Amino acid sequence: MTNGILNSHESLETHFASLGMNGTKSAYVPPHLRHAQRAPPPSSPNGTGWNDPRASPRGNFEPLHGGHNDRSRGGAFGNSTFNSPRGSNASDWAGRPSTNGWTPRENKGDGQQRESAGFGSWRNDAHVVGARNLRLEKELFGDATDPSKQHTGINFEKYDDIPVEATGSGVPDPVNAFTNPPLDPVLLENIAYARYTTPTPVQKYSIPIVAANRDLMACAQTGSGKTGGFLFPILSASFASGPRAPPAETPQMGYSRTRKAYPTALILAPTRELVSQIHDEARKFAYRSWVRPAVVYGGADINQQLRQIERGCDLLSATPGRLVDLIERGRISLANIRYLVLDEADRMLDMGFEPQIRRIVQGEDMPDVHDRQTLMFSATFPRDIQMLARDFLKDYIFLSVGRVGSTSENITQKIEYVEDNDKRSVLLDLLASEPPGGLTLVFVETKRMADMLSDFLMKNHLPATSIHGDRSQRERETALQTFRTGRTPILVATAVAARGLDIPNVTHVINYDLPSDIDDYVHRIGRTGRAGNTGVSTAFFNRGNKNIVRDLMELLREANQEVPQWLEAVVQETTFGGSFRGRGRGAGAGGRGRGGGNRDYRQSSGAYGGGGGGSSYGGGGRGGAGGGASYGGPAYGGYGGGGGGNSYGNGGSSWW
DNA sequence: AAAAAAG
Repeated sequence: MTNGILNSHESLETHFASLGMNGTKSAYVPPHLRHAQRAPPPSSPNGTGWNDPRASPRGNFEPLHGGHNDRSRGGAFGNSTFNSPRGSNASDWAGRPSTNGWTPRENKGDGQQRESAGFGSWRNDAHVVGARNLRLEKELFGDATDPSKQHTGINFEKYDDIPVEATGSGVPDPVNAFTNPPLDPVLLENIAYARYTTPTPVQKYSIPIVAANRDLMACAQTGSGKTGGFLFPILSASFASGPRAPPAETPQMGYSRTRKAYPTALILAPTRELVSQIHDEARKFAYRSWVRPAVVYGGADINQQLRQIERGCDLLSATPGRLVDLIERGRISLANIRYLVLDEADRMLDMGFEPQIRRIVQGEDMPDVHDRQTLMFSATFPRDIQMLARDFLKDYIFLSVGRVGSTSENITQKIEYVEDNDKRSVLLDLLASEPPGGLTLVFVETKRMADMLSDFLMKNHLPATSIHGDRSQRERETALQTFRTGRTPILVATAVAARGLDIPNVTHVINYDLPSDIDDYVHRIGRTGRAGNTGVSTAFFNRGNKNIVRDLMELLREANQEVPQWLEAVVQETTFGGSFRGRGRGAGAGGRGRGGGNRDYRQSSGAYGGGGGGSSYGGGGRGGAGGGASYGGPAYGGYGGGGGGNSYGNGGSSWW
């Protein structure tokens, strides 16, 4: 394999790819893997060559996906890595002839120390912290003025007012700051580089809980720092304890030409973009440590991912399908897993994903629930999914920040009555009155609608793009990137963008189509109002959305939002079989048990069955029915808003 | 009924 030629060819293709000029044939190389492979210097000291990214010339193009491209894997070379040997016997399992590129990497002489700066190792039972690498630092953390890496907003301190409840046996006390005990000093430095100053509530609790080797089910509002909530304690413990030698099982020296990766932490999430985002965070906080983060997901070149894994795979972020693929190919083993994280856990355990998760967690070689720590995070956690989650947890602590499934009060929620036929023009009005500088995320229900609507907006000379599951991965990531950078400040999206994505400066979320599940609504609007920033959401509501109206109403009240009077009328009619035709959902129906009941189900007086919580609403409005007429009116002007009377206590449920 | 996730 003559690297020079191949690699220059590859980089050229990658170049075109990034410019969107490529033919249809080449496999898509995700931004964080571009540059990972470059021609080595002619005199490659270890002779491995092909996977040696040193001297990767930063190239002559500015990658389209600026914040994402990952040259780190590159630097990983020439330094110790890949489950670095714990003792002298390490080469028994780590050693491979240098010709195949699998030599356990050691710190090399002065010459290469520079290129490998930014990456640490584990040698002789000690953490060898890598030297600083200013170029990499800038890539990972941006500089203080970079708005695309901005974080905490003006309301950040208000998080302290949000009620937190931790239930379960032996809950450790929360920490109140990022400090050395309990966090590893290297992690503290990285947290400082990222300019995080104070832990969010979920982090204050999750850090000691994970440090106490406990399982965790954490529910925290969107934008309240859940990713740090699991990355901080996992990385901190990993830094201190060092890698773990893989099981002796594999005599794979002879025939199995390839090597298996044995990650010690596995993070699963429901969309590719979210997994990619988590990986980017992991790279920040693993900086200068021995831990090599890796990421795998579908739609991208698998060979590229394989090579990346071979360079180090200690903390793996993955979507389920691609992970299973790699397990089947014998390239990844879960036998070494110490930490299993399900992000957006309720989604990961719902009907669509649950079989895959079950297979990964119970059907492969992952350690038993007692021999690993399992952490689940989401902003929503329906009771039935909590029940299901028990299969994967042991004696866990349930942590809730704010009311489970509720929304941040940093988000101002508006509901407009808009008939389907009027949606387009109302949207244009809305977009026209948008203050400049912000990003607007428009959610629709179907992929087809996403295409149609973004075409419509572009024809109207609005800078829009779209993201959904029928677009190629390249298109998806390009759309996200041009949205992030403000080049296309309008993004039309399906549910693929509903969860987890942290896009600074999204000032407005529009539910052009409302979802039928209130939890989906919660996640969607949670793309704004993050980390103490404020945001606005607008939903287009009409008679097609009656299935969500009760839950929506309840949610608005919980979040102290204004409830339009016409909406209350709709609730009345759906509840009592009025003219808002269609079957109303009976009180407490669906077994979803939202409302007051959606906390740690173990606390709710044993009532497994009935939709417990349903009680809290209903009471509110009977008297206030008032002008039920208005909502039927054309367009959205008619409902004469206000209706301010939303003072029904409700909020008073004891644990809020 | 739709979306997501392997190809």
